[in-house]
Amino acid sequence: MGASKTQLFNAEQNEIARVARVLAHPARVAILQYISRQDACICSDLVEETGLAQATISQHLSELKKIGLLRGNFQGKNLCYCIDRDRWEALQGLFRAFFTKIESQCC
Amino acid sequence: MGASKTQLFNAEQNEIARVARVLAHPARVAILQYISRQDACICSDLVEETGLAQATISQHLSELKKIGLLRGNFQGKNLCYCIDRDRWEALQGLFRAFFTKIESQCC
DNA sequence: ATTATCTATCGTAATATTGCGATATACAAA
DNA sequence: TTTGTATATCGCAATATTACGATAGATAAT
Repeated sequence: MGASKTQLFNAEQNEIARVARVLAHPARVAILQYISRQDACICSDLVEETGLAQATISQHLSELKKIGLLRGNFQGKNLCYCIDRDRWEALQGLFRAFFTKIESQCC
Repeated sequence: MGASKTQLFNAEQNEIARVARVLAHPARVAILQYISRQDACICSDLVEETGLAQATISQHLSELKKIGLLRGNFQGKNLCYCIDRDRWEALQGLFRAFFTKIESQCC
């Protein structure tokens, strides 16, 4: 089929999977790390930094935006992205809870 | 192209992405949670539990095995899976470090 | 040995992801 | 207004993922 049968799983399971999917590409991991180091970034920086094409970087940024991880602010003529702290902490909490719950009951 | 350009990224970035990819499906999240609750599981339990076909569950279990998360032991006539605690803690540490590092420098 | 039961693998179809060139859009500077 | 620069989106091709039926392999019970 190719499409995940999300209706078989609960909201938490789908949410974890949805977030993990966004982190499931090294370019997006690298983008988050770069933004964190720079405290903000523009798309053209990432093109140089990663070696991917501008269209590709834009697509990856779009994935990060879709789950609310990035806020884009205008700064001069460039869009300037930074990480949404609240959202980031929420996602972190989601994963931490998942990890902890499993670990505490693991064989 | 369709294939990730992993050579553009460092080992940590690729490893995080590799693990996240395994968590990026609600069935695999559910499987980990179920094993944790039961302290072990057999494939046929998961077929009932999730509503996915046996072949599909077997494939998901295989993904989890591939990153070393599952140990399968024979127990009577059934294979019995449980989570590899060391590996699980290592993965948890990988994510915890990633999350913490980014949060501490976020704008 | 035969049967029943459980899991892995094969083959295949449907869909999703990744990547990039080309192009459209938006803004700033000249 | 025109030009330059930066980002988003479209269209396409290559590859990966998801799902399942069919089947093979492996073990336990009869």
